[in-house]
This record gives sequence, structure tokens and C-alpha cells, in this order.
Amino acid sequence: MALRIATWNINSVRRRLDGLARLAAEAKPDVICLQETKVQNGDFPREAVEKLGYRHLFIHGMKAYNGLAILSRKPMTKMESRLCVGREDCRYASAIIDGVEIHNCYVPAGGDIPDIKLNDKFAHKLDFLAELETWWTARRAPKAKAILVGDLNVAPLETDVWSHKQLLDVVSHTPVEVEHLGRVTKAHDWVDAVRHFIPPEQKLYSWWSYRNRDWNASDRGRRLDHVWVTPAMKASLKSAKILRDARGWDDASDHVPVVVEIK
DNA sequence: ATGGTTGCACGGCAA
Repeated sequence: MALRIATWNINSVRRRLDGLARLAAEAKPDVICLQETKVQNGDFPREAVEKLGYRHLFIHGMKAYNGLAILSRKPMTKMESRLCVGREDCRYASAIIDGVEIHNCYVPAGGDIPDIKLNDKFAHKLDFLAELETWWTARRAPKAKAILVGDLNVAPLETDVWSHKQLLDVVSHTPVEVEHLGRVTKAHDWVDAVRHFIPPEQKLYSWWSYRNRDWNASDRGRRLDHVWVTPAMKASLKSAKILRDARGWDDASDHVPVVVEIK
């Protein structure tokens, strides 16, 4: 079994079809997990995606916000979506491909103020992470083959942000979020596939704000997009890449794809 | 300290 899997917060699949074609051509993933497709299932650009070779689609979308898709060159079974913290938000989709469970997740961004009393969105984010922890604890199965990918909207390591000190109070890198994400990791003994290859001393980002004059020069990035595998798959990890160049593509998303190869 | 940009859809809201 060999599998190349990409995860990408595409920030509107309809506005990013050229980028999707470029990802397909340059990284040749077998599976592409998208977040923030921002489109209802009926309006999803199925034909364009099928033309790129992804003929097995699981689309889980809604109008204007959120939305996920799993695009695959190989057959998919057991497609499921889940509601998280009681909302119908389209933030979780899973399927089985080549005997591997693929979990595609879009954690709420959490708004601007890192205080659950002042900001409902922040409370929602922490509740969502807590629910993920509970769910993964309940289905603990160390020998299972599973991959969890997505925009988790948390940069856990000091080197996952451009300035640890300056971002301690900024949503995405606050200690309480990092703790919540850490408990999800522990709940299933997830292995961070990207940090497996790129040492934690090295700065590494997958997102750069649109609100910078020159994202590349200022380089104020954060690593919000992740690929995790179960311990059973750790020995099969072959490579991991964050496609930084994609931030400079025409009509770029603010996130770039992360690609992991498994053998 | 503040505002900076983008997408959806056509007025703010979410990121």
C-alpha cells in the first residue's frame, strides 16, 4: 500500500480550481482533503475535480461557510460526516481508502478574543476540541490504521508561529488552545507526521494572513494545518512537505497544502 | 494602538 495524501484549506473551492489543478499536477496526491470549500453540495465543481483524476468524491458542504471534501483517485467506502458540539457546521468528514481511515477536520477558528466569557466563538472552538478528545478516547484503537488531517486552527509548538511571545495572547497559539489540542493528540496517541520529518527546532508554517503587504518578506506565518497518523502507521511514514510556494500562486489561499507520503 | 485582505453574496460576517 502506498498513499500520498494532501490536506488544504482551500478558502472556496470554486475560486481555487487553478490551484487545485496545480496541486494535483505538482504533488500528485492520491487523496486530497479540502477544508473551507464554502459551497453547497449541489454547486460543488464535480466535473472539474473529476477531470483532474479524482473520480471518488465525498462532499460535505453548506452555503458560504465551512465545508469539507475528500477527493480520491482510489475507491472510498464508509463515508461519514459528524455534527460537532450540536451544530450543523460541516466540519468533519471521514472515509476509508485502501483500508485506512481518513478523517478530515476543520476546527473553528475561534474569533479574535481568547476569552470564553467575552467570545462565543472561542468557547465553541474549545468545546469542539473537547468533543474531539472525548470521541477519540472512546474509539481508542492503537493498532488501527487512521490518518487525521485538516485545518486544526491551532499552532501547538513555539516554532509553529513567527513569534511565540507575541502570539501567546493571540487566538491559535494561546496556552489553553494548545492544551486542548494536546489532549486530542493524547486521546489516540496521534503522531505528528510533519514534525516526524522536520525537527521541532525549525520554524514551520502553513498559513500566512492576507493582511500582510508581503507575506513572504514579513513571514509572519503559523502552522495551523496538520497531518496526524496512528502509532501503527508511524513506521510507514515516508515523507512530509508543506508546500510553502503555494502561498505565492496566483489567487492563492491563505493556507498552503500539506502533503504526506505513506508506504 | 490600529488596520491591514479575502470570500460569499451583495450587507456584513467570518477568517
